[in-house]
Amino acid sequence: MTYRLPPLNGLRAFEAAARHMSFKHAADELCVTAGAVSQHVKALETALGAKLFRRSARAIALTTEGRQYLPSIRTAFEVIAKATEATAPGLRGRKLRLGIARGLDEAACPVLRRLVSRKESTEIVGSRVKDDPALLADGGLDALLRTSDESCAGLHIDRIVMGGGDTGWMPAILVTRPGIAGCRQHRNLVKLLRA
Amino acid sequence: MTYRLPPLNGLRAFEAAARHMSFKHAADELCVTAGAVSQHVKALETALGAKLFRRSARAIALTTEGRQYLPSIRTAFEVIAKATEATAPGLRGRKLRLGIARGLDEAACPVLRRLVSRKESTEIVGSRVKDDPALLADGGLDALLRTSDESCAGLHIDRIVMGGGDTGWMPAILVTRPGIAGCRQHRNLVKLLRA
DNA sequence: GAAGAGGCTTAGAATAACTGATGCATGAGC
DNA sequence: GCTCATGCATCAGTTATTCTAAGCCTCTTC
Repeated sequence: MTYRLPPLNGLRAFEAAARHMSFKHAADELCVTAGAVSQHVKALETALGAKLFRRSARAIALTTEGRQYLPSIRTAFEVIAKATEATAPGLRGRKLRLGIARGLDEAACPVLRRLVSRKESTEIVGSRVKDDPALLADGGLDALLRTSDESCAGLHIDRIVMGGGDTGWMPAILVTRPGIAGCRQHRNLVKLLRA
Repeated sequence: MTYRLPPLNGLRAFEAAARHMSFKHAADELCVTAGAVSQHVKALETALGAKLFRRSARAIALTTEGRQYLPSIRTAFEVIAKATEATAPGLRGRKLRLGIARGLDEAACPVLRRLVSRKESTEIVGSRVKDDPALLADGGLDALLRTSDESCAGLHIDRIVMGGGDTGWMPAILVTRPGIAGCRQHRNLVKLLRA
């Protein structure tokens, strides 16, 4: 038994675009540019030999084929997401422990202050730690926010540009323990930091 | 609603490897090397934070997590494959019309002779044509086997090395109409040619 | 104990993906 | 009815991922 599977990343772009009814918003969710989403969807359409969206200047609409295709794709993703939740340890319900390296200017960034004082989120606990990715390995920490991406082999990395502070934009690196990256709390954390 | 989705191409490698119980056979199915499958599976395991296979020197075995994860992934792929079959035109049951460009030495290659004489497959019809990808655009042909990959913009390309002939190996390019690439008949054709 | 099969690892090469700029079309605001 | 803002498409260039090829190790078979 083999399957005829279209480009899977194109499916992800398609599903997100259909959910938002916008390439731009889908792109935000997927942390890429609208152009990338556009290209993925186009590649998918080419592979299928069918148009999935009707494009007008300021909006997109599903075609008949797109409307017909979408529910199954969504179902498939739900099945995968559910199985992943069940199989991968993730956080098993506990809060995400975020370390904020001493090199970062917490004071300049409201969201960091709120995370440390637990006012930002009920599922993320921030605290100041020394700048050492080894803290992720021995279980004390789930994610570490720092300024450099050195000695992070095997760890998941997100490049963050934090806004909202008085000093304008502050770039940072969020290093995450394998198995945590991608789960709900991690996605929320990234969204909070980028806000 | 957003999903926690692991690397989707890793899932595909995982499913194929579990089905064959072999990285090598999975690699053949996916038209890559075993190393590539190994890397995909490893990346997936890292993302999940769980081992899916137990590796021994001559075989792989599913771990408990892998055994638990597999059925859902398989279900998801079946859903996608079914929806794709239903939505994408594909061949709609007719035979795949393969053109063999005059530049190719049909005589030297048994499989080509058998395809032209309809003895190789009941769902593929081979015939000799002039070497022009435009034949794919105006509907007369589904795929074209030729020696060069020129002027194939927007078309799907497979690099084939045909064996079995008296003259040893013969490299060729299979150019396929969008919407046909990936469907069963196309996969079978590629497999036949590479055999 | 040599040969062979299967999986792992790695560097480097090939490929795919992403970005950022630009252009176009549409609708909103004045 | 201009002008502006928004959103999608496309392109070239860059970046990042993915793949291959080759070597290594272990176990099995003869």
